[in-house]
Amino acid sequence: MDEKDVRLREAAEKLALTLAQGGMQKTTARVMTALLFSQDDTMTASDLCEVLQISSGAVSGAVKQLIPTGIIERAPAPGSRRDHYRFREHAWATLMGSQNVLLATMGDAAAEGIKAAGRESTAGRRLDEMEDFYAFMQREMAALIDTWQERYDARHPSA
Amino acid sequence: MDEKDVRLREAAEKLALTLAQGGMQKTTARVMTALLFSQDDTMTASDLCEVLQISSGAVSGAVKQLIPTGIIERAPAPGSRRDHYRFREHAWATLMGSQNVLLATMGDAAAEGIKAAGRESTAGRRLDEMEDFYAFMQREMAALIDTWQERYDARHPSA
DNA sequence: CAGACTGTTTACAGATCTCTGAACACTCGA
DNA sequence: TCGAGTGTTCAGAGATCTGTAAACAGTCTG
Repeated sequence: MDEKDVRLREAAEKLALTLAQGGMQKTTARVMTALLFSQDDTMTASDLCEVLQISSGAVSGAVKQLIPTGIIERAPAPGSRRDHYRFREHAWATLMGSQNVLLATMGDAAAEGIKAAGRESTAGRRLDEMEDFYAFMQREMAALIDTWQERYDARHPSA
Repeated sequence: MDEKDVRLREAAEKLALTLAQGGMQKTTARVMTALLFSQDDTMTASDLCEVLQISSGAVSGAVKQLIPTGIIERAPAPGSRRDHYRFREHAWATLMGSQNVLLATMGDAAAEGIKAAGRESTAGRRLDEMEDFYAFMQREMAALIDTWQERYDARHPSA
């Protein structure tokens, strides 16, 4: 039983490292993967301090970043005075969905450039393709996530 | 004519700033958007130095990061001893496609965890959803990019 | 209301990153 | 083969980021 936990922790740290490489804050990533790979349904701040060997301030900061993104949430814990955090149901879909604002930003930037240069110029042609691509992606990505959600719900009847 | 260029440069810097916020290297982002919003087809390293007010070393570093991702490329420039850089055709599709390795990494991490914990546990159930999601996304995303490429080519006959 | 228990904020220290400037390497033409 | 013109690398300075420890604030219990 303990053996399994060690392997889970290793997998968690490994993923955290990868995500950190990709621009995510290191501690934020570690907190996220700790909750993701935890065998407990929820963890308290002090649990996270202990497992990750970091201060409470660091946990507070990481949580503050993670909650607005919809990856984790505070879980109601009647009878306990400590905050309990848990990985959110369908967090991945939420996370991927939030990419849409980035896609929109890219599209807007392209539009801005086109407004300045027109479509019939060197920059204009480049930006035209860019605008088209991101508009398409924004539309289709949202649809894709919905599709997955539906299929998943159909396969896993929650009622 | 000069007025337009100023607005283009502003748009470029604005997007670079946004991308930098999102984890991208600041200088790398600036080089990328400079090429993207440029009215010239290609730019030399010294062009980039001048426009962005950075050293040649910084340009070299940024280019070194940008080329492997497929966003920019060295352009053949007969008769010139300087390297000419240009934004790649269909760079966006390439860039989005490279997200697939990230999606695969996420799927692998989930599988790793499942191997350690089994599917019938608290962590196992979370990881099962994660694995399913990323497998789905990896598959469909690739298809999506192909679809766009086909449609775009159909609309813009290159021959 | 006092006191214990948590979570949050903040100044500071340590680490990390990134750019610059200069040395170095390479290529081409005379 | 030399020299000019470019690109690349690297040590070091400067800036940025991040975690800690401690002070602070809020909340529940007795």
